[in-house]
Amino acid sequence: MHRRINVSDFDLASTLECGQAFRWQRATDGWFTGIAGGRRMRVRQIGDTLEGNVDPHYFALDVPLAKIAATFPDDDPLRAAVKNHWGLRVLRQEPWETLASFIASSTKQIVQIRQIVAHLARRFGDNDTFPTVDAVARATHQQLVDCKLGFRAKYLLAAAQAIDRGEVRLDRLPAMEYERALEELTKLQGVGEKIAACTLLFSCGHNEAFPIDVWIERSLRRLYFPGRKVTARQLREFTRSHFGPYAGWAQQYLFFQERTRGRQPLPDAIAQ
DNA sequence: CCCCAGGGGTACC
DNA sequence: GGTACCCATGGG
Repeated sequence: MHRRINVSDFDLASTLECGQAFRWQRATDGWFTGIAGGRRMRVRQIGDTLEGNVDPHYFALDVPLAKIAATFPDDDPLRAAVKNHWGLRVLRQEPWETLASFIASSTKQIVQIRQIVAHLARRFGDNDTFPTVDAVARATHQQLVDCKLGFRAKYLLAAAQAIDRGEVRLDRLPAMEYERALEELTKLQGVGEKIAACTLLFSCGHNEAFPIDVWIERSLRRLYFPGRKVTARQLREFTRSHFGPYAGWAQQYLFFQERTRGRQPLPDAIAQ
């Protein structure tokens, strides 16, 4: 259903290009097309107007971004990142799609992750939607390898089968305590703390999750501990105590800031 | 804590 | 048309 809605404190391009979702593409005319939650979407933003078949829940338009930002620590690095990418929101994605995509993401760069997910959708999905748990659980290992999953194929297959059998219940993750949910997900082979944190932040409403990958680790060391030796464990402790109840949102701003550092700011929808 | 496998796209020569 | 580089996880 095509519509226009008025939005505030929202930036479509930052939200879709910050690395949290893998199925969106920006056309030269400023429209984004993507497939999420089992359906195709086409969306663009002009000023405070969001146009297209917009799903407000998916884009977390009901979330009061200013109140979230008010919970952030008032430090220079985060203030700069928030200023540069204001309007970036953590999407509400599907847990299975998110978990599977991040299992596929292990030691891959974003371009390759997008390709793997596209292969999976084309081969096992309905009309290029992300394949169901069931569809992946019934795939063969070789079929998944053919989707360029490499050594991750066995992890994705085992995860799909464990979820299909009810051994791991993704639907229970949102209501669990964060630490408990983390334990549950990391039972899966190929799912460590980072991938579990991504899944819990991007699809289960655990806003305190702070995924640490090499980009965010570089960012933290450079911005918060310049010239000091800190272990990975100290960094993890720091993120848990420093960033507050919406640490994951802070992480997205810092992450996107690090990824776009030294580049021209992305052109906004109206400019392109 | 360290070291290593791993694998396809990408940047650079 | 080489070749180094990137990188989460598990296992040693």
